Amino acid sequence: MVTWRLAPGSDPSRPSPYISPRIGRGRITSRPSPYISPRIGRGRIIRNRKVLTDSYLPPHLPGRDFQITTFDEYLEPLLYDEQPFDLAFTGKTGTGKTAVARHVLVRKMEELAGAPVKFLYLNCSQANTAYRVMYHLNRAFGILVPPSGYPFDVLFNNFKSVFEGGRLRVVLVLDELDLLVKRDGGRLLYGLTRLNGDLIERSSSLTIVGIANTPDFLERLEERTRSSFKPKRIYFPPYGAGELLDILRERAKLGLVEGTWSEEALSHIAAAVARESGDARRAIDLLRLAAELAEKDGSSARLEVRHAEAALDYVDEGEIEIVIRTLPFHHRLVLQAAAELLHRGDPRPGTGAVYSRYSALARRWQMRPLTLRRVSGILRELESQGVISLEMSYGGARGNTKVVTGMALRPDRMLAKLSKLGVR
DNA sequence: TATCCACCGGAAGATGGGGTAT
DNA sequence: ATACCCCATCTTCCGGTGGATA
Repeated sequence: MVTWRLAPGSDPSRPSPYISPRIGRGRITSRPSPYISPRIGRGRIIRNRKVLTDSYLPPHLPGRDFQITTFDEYLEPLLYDEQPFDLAFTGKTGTGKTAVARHVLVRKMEELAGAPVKFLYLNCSQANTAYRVMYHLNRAFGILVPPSGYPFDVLFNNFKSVFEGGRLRVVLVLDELDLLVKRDGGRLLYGLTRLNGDLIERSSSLTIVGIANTPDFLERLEERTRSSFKPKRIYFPPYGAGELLDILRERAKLGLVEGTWSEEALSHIAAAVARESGDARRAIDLLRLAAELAEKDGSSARLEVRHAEAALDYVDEGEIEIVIRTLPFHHRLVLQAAAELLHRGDPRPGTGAVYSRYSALARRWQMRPLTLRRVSGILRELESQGVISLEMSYGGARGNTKVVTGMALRPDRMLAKLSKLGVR
């Protein structure tokens, strides 16, 4: 899974514990987004920077015709004032789920203007508890409630009363729903789906469109939720190289100055990303980064293959430093422990080794060390933030454990950053 | 093929810090 | 001041896990 990249000046015969940011699945790795120049667009090559971000909704969504048509058809009952099915979009990050949802909803809103239909979109990475989702739903209907400290039931009943007031069809899109389910276990989902059954008014209804990265999140719901929430599924496969190329072409056409990019550079990015993940967001980030590198390159006024290559290799130390700086204290100590072990030559320190080193560090700070269970969890958190990379080691009679196989910076650089930030 | 190691990771409960209402 | 609420973080408990080894 992890391919090694040699650190500058290191022994080429030995892999160094230095992961390239394009692997992994962490936050840094999946969205490098390093704005090299603080200028806002209008460079020699970049015409419109906004187009080169994943929040931009393009007019066309290459390769997603089937999903768009299917979603459209599933929403058709709204035209006849009937309740649509619940839906679930599944697929990995950057496969166009959110884009398709927004694309279709925008069209439907125009199509159904004036009808008693309301579309709501909520991202559960921000509203990641049942209470916060309800808080936003209340606000969406103009009901002001405190952001915390209030009984959940009150918020829920507020929301319910919205439907009892008269005819109303609501389509609620819950993006990154798996994050909410992970915490809440589907209790909110259960309540929301049951809501329809409780309504006396048959011309009111709530339809839920859940968007999730993990395909098995439905299976992981608790039993009673699974029996009441039975969505139709729409699957989003990873993009292939051809589709990614179509996406990049369109973004280049809209976001770059005409004639300042080579087709080969786009193909290079598309092929690399298709091989690695099929994540369109990653491809778009790389396009922007490559364009920025090309603008900085004095010897050319064009985005060429070498800029695409450079973008693929780019490590943004500043970005990683920001992540490290915002790490809680014990996370830093765990990271320091792992970095020290790697630096001292242990190529694959396990959880046990990291824990004993960490404990010593914590005691040096006159703090009671967290439990092994917690540190095990912290290692996973560091991994998902792209700071370290982990592998499972199946050691037979010597037991199974996670091992740290690398980090976003060379261990000595990591230690230097940590001590600069005051952990020592 | 049974056992064992050194953890893994889910579940549930404790803790403490934030809030609101009376 | 008191009695509720919400919520993130951490601890405790405990049934796995999978290949090496006896």
